[in-house]
Amino acid sequence: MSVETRSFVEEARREKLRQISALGLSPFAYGYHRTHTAREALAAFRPDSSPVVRIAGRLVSLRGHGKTTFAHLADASDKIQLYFRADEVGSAGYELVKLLDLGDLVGVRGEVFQTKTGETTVRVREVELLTKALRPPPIGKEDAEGEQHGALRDPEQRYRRRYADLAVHPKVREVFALRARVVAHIRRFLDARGYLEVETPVLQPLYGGAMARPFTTHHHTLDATFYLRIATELYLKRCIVGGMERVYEIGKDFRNEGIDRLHNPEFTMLEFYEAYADYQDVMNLIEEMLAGMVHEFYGTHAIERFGKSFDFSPPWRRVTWTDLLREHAGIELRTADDPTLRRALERRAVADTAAMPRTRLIDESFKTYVEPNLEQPTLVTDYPIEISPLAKPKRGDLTLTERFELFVHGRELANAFSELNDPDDQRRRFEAQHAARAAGDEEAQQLDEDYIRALEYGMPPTGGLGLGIDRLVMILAGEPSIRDVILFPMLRPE
RNA sequence: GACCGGGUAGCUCAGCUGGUAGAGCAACGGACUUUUAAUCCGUAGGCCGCGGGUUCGAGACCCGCCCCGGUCACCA
Repeated sequence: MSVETRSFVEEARREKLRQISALGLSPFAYGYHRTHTAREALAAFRPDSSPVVRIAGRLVSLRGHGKTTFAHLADASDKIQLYFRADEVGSAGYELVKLLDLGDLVGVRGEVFQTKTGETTVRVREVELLTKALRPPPIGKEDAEGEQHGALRDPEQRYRRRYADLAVHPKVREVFALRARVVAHIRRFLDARGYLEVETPVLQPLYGGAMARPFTTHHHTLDATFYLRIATELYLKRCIVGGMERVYEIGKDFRNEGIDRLHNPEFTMLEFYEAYADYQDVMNLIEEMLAGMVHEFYGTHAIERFGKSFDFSPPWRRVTWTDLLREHAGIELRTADDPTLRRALERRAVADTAAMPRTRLIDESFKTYVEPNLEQPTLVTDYPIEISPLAKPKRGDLTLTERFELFVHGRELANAFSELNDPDDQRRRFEAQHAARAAGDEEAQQLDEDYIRALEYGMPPTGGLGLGIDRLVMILAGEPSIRDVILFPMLRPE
């Protein structure tokens, strides 16, 4: 908002800013030495003593009563009531109190006591303005039931002004604290098993490791086109070739696709690779990792989310892709021809099937008929080879691959396989992708000669997995939209 | 990209069949030394998303556009 359109509310705050400056006080302090957080101050109360605390935070409520004022101060830990008396903070101090607004950041010193209604409160002896808030926080009033009235609710404003959303909604901050715990847990889990965390390029001359359209950019000095990575896969496997036997990366991938409540163009992916492991080993590992996480966080394997119960107790259901397609769609992959698949898709109102190559028909059939049914943690195994260009053929059935995906709540959370390490086979798979690309599949993978060269040096048998962190957090947090687990989701520029 | 819903005061929202733009909270002034959605009295605050049209008259109706949300499509 420009200066010209500054609202009267903001003008009032700027006027107070001038008055505070006129009192010789700085409206923007350099620091404050706290002795307690709000939570610690609340816990410090004793009926028989009045511990003195210094706390700092944002004013989230303000009730003036003439020569007394009540307020609530919120910091990252909690919120606590403040009680100002003109005769206790001094006339100069109370002048300042009268110029405080909702949203201002203050530091106070005082003793912890309880009011006659029993609320633990800081009886303020000294107050300092730490930062004047020149805009009103979009804060609501909380009634006795904890219900917010008038709080910022417009989703667009919540995402665009996440700082304001976070400032007034502790529950939003909790989601991101959970997200941090998820990532920390993953690191601990993998580190403890001898995995090495690595960082691979975000800017890549070729993109690969997944099916997606990339973001394209340009490096001036090299005068070369680069792509923002769509996956870390091919670089992590180069690390495996180089003898780093267990590696992982947690980082952003970028896919130039639509935005909806399950997709953000940049999102966070965990990928890990382990030499001498196959996809069965990886299944066991991811099961242990996530079941352990859920149990550590919630003390149980079964959690209630979205009005349903999700049970992460191992072992999870393991079922083959073809069995599921037969079970839910009545389709026998081996014998179903393309027209059969098209008819099946059209029955579910899937459009443009005429333009779909067989790989897409296969993929679509599964997505349409099977995926929505996979509520409980399910490991879907043995994907058709046509849609799995980086996975090893399945032992005993070369039409399938040793690949699995983890589904929870009807959504894919992870994708993993026994990694294809035969360079000649890999070249043929890339060439098939290349043909699909020529036939108009914009998401087909590019042929990466250097990756094949790496495989020619010899990649040990390897199991690897990719896990969508955002989607995992959505399930754990019970959030229906990916935007609610990403601090600053992509929006159209203002 | 398609369809549906939405955009009105700082925030949350109402606004009928087209007839002077509203409420609560927040703000400003006043009263109030244990309040807690504080209370009481008073005041101010609007490009009704943008542009065009219909009409004596449009926040409302029509057309176009912008933005957001939801659903679907693509994708993870």
